[in-house]
Amino acid sequence: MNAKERFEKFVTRKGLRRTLQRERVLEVFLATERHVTVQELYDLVRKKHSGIGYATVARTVKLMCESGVCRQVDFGDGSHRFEHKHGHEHHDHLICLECGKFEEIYSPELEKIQDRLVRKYGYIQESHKLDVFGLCPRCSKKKRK
Amino acid sequence: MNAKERFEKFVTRKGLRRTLQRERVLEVFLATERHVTVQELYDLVRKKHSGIGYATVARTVKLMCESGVCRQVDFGDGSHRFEHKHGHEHHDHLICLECGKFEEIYSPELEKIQDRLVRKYGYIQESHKLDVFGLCPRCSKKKRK
DNA sequence: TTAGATATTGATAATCATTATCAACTATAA
DNA sequence: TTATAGTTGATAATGATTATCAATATCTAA
Ligand SMILES: [Mn+2]
Ligand SMILES: [Mn+2]
Ligand SMILES: [Zn+2]
Ligand SMILES: [Zn+2]
Repeated sequence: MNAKERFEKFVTRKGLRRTLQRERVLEVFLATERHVTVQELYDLVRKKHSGIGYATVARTVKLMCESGVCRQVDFGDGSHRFEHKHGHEHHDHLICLECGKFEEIYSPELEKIQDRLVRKYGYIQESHKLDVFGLCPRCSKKKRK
Repeated sequence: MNAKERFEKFVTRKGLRRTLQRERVLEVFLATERHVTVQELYDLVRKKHSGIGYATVARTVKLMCESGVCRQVDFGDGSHRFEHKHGHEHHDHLICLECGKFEEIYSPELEKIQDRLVRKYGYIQESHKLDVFGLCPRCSKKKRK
């Protein structure tokens, strides 16, 4: 099952309707590898399909998140961004405070310890979000000068 | 050095001025142990000092964060909350998706592995934020029924 | 202690993102 | 095909944050 199928299935299962607008928003979202805001996605959508409204894009982003195709990432600068989730391994983020660049990081060991910790508190983990802020190699070199 | 001294020192060092309003906002913030929004802090402040404006509270919160007295916590529900930082050990959060309750968690082991991971990418860590979402013991029991 | 330079304040307006509204339209099942 | 109910796009409403500005307070240097 690819992301498109997953979304369609979700929409149907929820008793919602498959529309051309939703399909187009999804396609444009899947076609970019950036972490986009709603406004940025709206701008991308408008380049190809000028009739689609902002509200529809925002509503579709919400659906894409619920369906598991998409997830929200916030890097602490106040803007809400969205990235692909379906077909992508879980990962956390390492963000440079100086230039804004980021890395997608992952460590099974880290995840394992997290799980243990959560279980110790009697919680059942649904998801988690780890953002590390600091300086990237390039910016830390610059700073040391 | 306590939180108050730290804040005053920060204000002075920055060439800013010590004012009664800033002192009062800080005092009210330090007197609560909750994770408050700006609006909630404003409401608390107004109970004691009716003349202080919303803008002043918001501006002071920003300064408190810069000074290290306070830090922002976002639990993914869109609201920005603030908690004590000075004199408090670093901790992460474990949030119940059902009832909104949360735990403050900490694991030296987890932190150590995080550090190693960050260094592997050549980054210098400044801070990090880990939020785990799931079900608290009570809510997971309810769900199983 | 005083005076002047400059930061601060509180009220309000502006801004920005998100959400609600609603009439026209359309997907879906019968 | 038709009836039902979800969807759309434009726009208004909302809510949070930030900018503006004249009055006021702080701080420093004389
Ligand atoms: Mn990512
Ligand atoms: Mn906390
Ligand atoms: Zn950098
Ligand atoms: Zn709970």
